[in-house]
Amino acid sequence: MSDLENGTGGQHNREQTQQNLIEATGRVILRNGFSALGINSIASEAGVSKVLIYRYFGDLNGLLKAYVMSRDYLLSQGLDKLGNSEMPVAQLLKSVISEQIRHLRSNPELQEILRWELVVKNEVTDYVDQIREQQSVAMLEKLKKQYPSAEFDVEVIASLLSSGIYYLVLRSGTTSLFNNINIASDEGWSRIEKTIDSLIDLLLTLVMNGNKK
Amino acid sequence: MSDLENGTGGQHNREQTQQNLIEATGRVILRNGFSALGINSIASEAGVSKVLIYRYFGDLNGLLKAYVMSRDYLLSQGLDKLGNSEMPVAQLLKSVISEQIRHLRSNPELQEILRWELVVKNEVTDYVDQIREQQSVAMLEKLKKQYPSAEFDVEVIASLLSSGIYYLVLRSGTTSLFNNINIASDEGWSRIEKTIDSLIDLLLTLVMNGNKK
DNA sequence: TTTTGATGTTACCGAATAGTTACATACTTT
DNA sequence: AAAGTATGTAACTATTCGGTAACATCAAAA
Repeated sequence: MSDLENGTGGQHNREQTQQNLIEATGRVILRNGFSALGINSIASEAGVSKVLIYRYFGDLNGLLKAYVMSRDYLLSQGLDKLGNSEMPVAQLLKSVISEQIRHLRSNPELQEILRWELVVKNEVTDYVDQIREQQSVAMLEKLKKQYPSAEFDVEVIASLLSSGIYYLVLRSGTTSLFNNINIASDEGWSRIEKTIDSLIDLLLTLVMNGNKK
Repeated sequence: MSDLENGTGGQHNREQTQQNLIEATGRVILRNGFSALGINSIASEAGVSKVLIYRYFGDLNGLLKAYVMSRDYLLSQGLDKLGNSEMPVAQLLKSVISEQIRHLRSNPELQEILRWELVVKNEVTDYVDQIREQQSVAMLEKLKKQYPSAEFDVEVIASLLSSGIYYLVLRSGTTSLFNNINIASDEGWSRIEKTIDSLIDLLLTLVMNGNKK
């Protein structure tokens, strides 16, 4: 009665059905975004009765909660690296940024979640919010402790960079040109990365000099 | 038969009804965003039959097109300033950025349009796209000509700044904290502005030195 | 005055929505 | 084997959606 001792496989398997619904949710989101998301579309995508959504998840929000929690999209992007690594700071920061770009660009479902967060506020988006806020703030704290700067507002600079990346990636879903930059191609993004790298170098040397004085 | 020689005022006035529908569209967008936008909601908001939307605008897209074209939200934000002004460049760029922030933050309808552009691609969003792309590219061209930099990719830096501002403003609609920055308050935004200002100063001095050498 | 065309509303259609009730099937326990 | 329980589906309600057809009202032209 407890967990996995059900051997039928096909039907009459609650866990499997739940998983099926969660993954169907992902597919519908991937196909149409959150706007066209609904009980009916998910149930039909899963090939299952929508009653089961209500029975197992309470309502659509419950299912979305389970869906979001089943994905670890925005977890541990180089958080552990920082502070434990042997790399020089500049290189470390660059790799964190580069990884963030790669991660976001290669995860369309995450992109849809971010779009959703821009439009809707509810308990599910609040949950996602909270996780990312925790993680990025923790990372920034480490950075600030190791490389304090009196002249530059590290939090704001990091936020502007992250936000810029966010927006450009999300925007690349509906257009390919932003200020003549091809945000839909790898070339465009390596151009962006390169520029961010030089910015990091520049700022970092300033911080170093400022600290030495 | 031509234009405005209709004196009844109340009913049976096509132009007035059209304007009524366009402004009702704005109110519905302001209230619920583009997701909840529909023929029925707009017609009911305007207090008018939805048949008139089809008759006068063809379909919802036609009405949205008329709505978007009736707003000049993203026009002439300091485009003319650049190149004609007597201000020093640094100050000029700062004022352009500052104006962009103020403009976007104080126009919730524009924010909704930007959210819409992130989610939907159609002829209307393409139209908005095209306008902004034209304007910002023209502005960047002027800037590049007057202050060419071999070491920095001006377009990318400007795009990252704009995009960052975009994202943070849009994000402030559903949350108030981003990396511990209060993006819902004037204080948070003056903090952001101040940081951008120092960035501009820094980059500009580098460009100057690079050019003198 | 009568006719014509534009402006407007009401009422309807089929499809899709969220949510519920009633019933069927299959497995577990007694 | 029988009873009970968990898993599943089909069918139904009520509402809302976009879209259309039929009808009413008003103003200007013949």
